[in-house]
Amino acid sequence: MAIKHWLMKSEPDVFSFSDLKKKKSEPWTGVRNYQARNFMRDEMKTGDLIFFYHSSCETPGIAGIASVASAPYPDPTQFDKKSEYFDPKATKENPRWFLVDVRFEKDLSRPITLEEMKNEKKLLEMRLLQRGNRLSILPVTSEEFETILKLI
DNA sequence: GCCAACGTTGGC
DNA sequence: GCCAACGTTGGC
Repeated sequence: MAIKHWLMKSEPDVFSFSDLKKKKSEPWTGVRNYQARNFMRDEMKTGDLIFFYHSSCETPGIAGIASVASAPYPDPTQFDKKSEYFDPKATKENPRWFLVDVRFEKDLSRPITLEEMKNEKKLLEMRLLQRGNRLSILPVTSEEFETILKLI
């Protein structure tokens, strides 16, 4: 089975790609959207490659490459009453939210901006660029992945 | 099950 | 800060 490719958004003010590089690996806590959860729980495999995307910042775009570093497991923050991600409806017997660990993979020679991707005709169909898209985790096709790397 | 109200995301 | 898009909630 070939590896899949993903794009995961993060606000760099909260957790940036350089934060990931420092920490090497990070549990992707706090996803509270069912589609995004399902990608992590049902479709991600260890070794899948990830575009680490910076959103809600001065220059939105891809900051670097990461990878899926664990099998899915319950997001511990859903059980933590002190966490902003606490979910009173989740139980340990029946967890509602799952996550994977995300690992630093490699730097890019420079970030790839959202604007550049919008300007590439081959990426017209990319989910990231469709209007109204707000999902924080998105699948990326192998073709899109290669096309984006060639923008540098 | 419908749908209005509300909250969040994220580019600009 | 604005606002379009869209997900969730809750009354009925």
